[in-house]
Amino acid sequence: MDNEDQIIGIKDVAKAANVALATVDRVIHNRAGVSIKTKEKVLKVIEKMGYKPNIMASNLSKSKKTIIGVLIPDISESSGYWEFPLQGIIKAQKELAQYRIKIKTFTFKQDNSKEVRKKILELINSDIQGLILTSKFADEIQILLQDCKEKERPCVFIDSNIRKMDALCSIQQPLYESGELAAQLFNYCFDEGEILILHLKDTMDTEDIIGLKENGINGYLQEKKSLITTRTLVITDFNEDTIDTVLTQTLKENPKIKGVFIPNSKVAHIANYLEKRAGEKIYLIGYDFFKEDIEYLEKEIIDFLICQRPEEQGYQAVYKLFENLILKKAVENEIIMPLDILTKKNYKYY
Amino acid sequence: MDNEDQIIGIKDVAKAANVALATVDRVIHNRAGVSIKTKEKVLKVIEKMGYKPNIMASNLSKSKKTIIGVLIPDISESSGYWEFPLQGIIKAQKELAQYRIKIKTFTFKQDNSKEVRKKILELINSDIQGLILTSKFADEIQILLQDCKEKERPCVFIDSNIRKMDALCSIQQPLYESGELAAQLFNYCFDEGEILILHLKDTMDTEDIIGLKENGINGYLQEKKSLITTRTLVITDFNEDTIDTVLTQTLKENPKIKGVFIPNSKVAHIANYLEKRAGEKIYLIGYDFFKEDIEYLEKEIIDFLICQRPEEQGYQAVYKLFENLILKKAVENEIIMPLDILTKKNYKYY
DNA sequence: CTGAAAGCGCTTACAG
DNA sequence: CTGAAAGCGCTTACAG
Repeated sequence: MDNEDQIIGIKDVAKAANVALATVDRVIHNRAGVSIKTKEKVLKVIEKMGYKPNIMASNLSKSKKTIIGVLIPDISESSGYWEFPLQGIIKAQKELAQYRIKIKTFTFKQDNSKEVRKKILELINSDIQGLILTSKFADEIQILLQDCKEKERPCVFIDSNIRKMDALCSIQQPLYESGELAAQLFNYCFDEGEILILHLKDTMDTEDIIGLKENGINGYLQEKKSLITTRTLVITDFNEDTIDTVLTQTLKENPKIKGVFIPNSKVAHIANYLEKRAGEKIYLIGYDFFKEDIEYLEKEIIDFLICQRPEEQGYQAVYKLFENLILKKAVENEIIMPLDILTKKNYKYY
Repeated sequence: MDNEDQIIGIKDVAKAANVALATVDRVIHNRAGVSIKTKEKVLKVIEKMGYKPNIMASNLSKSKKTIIGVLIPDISESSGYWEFPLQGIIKAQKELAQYRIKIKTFTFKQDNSKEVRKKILELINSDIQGLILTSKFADEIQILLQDCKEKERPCVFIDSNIRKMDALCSIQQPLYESGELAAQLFNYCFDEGEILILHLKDTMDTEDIIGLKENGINGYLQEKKSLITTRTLVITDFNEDTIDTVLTQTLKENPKIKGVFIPNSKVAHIANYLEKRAGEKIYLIGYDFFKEDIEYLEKEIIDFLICQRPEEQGYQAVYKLFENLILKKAVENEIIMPLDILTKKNYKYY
């Protein structure tokens, strides 16, 4: 099957089909200006000879570079979460520099929807060939998606929670399942008692995300017929004082609480509180891995972190666009990220 | 700093240094036949102009392919473990087919050291430019390493437990730390009792590997001043009957046993036993992820699996050789694999 | 020790 | 609609 050394090129195809190189090139790239007859003839020869284009030669001779747009929140926001996908994007870009891939980043403040719209307009009018973005602004982003569709600019979603039909690829996080996982881990730590699902509001979190995780927790507990119950608490204004007051009260009124679940990356705030608090051990599970969490992992105040390889999401996104735009490969429509579990004893290797 | 569009090539360097293209090429590749004076002049220009070779052009014009040798056990052995690194190797090879990378696989039966030596000889006399191997046959492999050193064939170790000085790169698994991690997980499941460290002997496991994991467990328990103790049991001939007899007796004599730790990938054998056994829940932690484990993860008979991304190890190994041999990049001397934790609730996304 | 020229497998104007 | 030719940035004989 693998015809070994005999690498056959466009020249061989041209000779066999009795046409010029340029014609074969036109057929390969589906460019206009070839008669149906010729096209079919060439395609048949390509098929028969098993011709595979040589990307290196292709890229070497092609003049223009490929520009990928990136639309994400400022890295200074959301505890700096977006720094990681961006790092992954940059890493991939460096690896692919040979292929003349450029990244154009468009960032915005999350609570500033005027700015979001401005950046979207900039993107529409820019010379990008592909786009990486996050799925969290359902409304504003429709125009952009529509525009990309018309211009045939492939889009890749990262940090996505639903499968986008028009996207080239959605890099997804299984939210419900991450809730199940958290519940399973709590269930290893205690047999009965209560899990406090504590929502420290961040502009980026939609109710969807929290809700799915919460459902996952309850789903697991039901499935296991566990004696553990859950209770949800939302804190909007989460400075240290508020947390102190609200949590002290909640824990006092509900002595059955043995675990706290933070469905976003704000877990360090709560760890800070729990550390100072006297009393029985309370198990703590959160999301995402930040420097400020290390101290609490070490002390086992944070017991588990559930992570979704944010860096790899950015990295993969660039590669998927690269495969589509440059290698002209088929790309899977959705990539589901693993649910990584981090503890004191394995975070160092993450 | 990034001189943008102005990509400067060998031609620009040649012109600036007032020499021919071929001379610049000779300098770049450190080939013989250039006077020191010319060489220095060219190097200076390269430095000043910030010349970066274009790998695509380089590869396109170079005629020969790069052959990478792989020395690993038969994939039919060790519960099929080696299938995974091999898959990773093949995946990388396919991705890099454009760079004319070929893989030559040399496999052997693990208990057949005559065959190992034969394959080593074959490797030495082969036309490989680089080598991927595993570090588990310290003795036989010395000759091979020495030979590779002399011929300047870079070696990458996978599934490695020590850092090899002469290797291009060792892809390592933190063994001690994985033991610590297992202990931490057990400690979440129960506060006191005994962990049975059960060693089902496999030809590949050296005492080192098991010992380090065991030390990790004990290290964690001491550090935590835990009330949990450990007990070690070795079963050499592990057919179903032996396991049944030995384990039934051991568990009867040691009713404090609440957890079983399997330091290799044989955990399904024990899960099979524990499933049929009546009595209190016994927590079970093992290594590596195989199809036969799924059933037991689902039933939570196996509680946690510690995995080391075997596929990625093979994949990375090829990429490191690729970077070294073809891209002429510097390669990190050691890569430490993460300790992934798998449970019923996240294995599907692995 | 040094250089001129052909060629790697494509793409891209340009001419017909 | 089709083709001949130059060029992408290197490497590789070959000649001197």
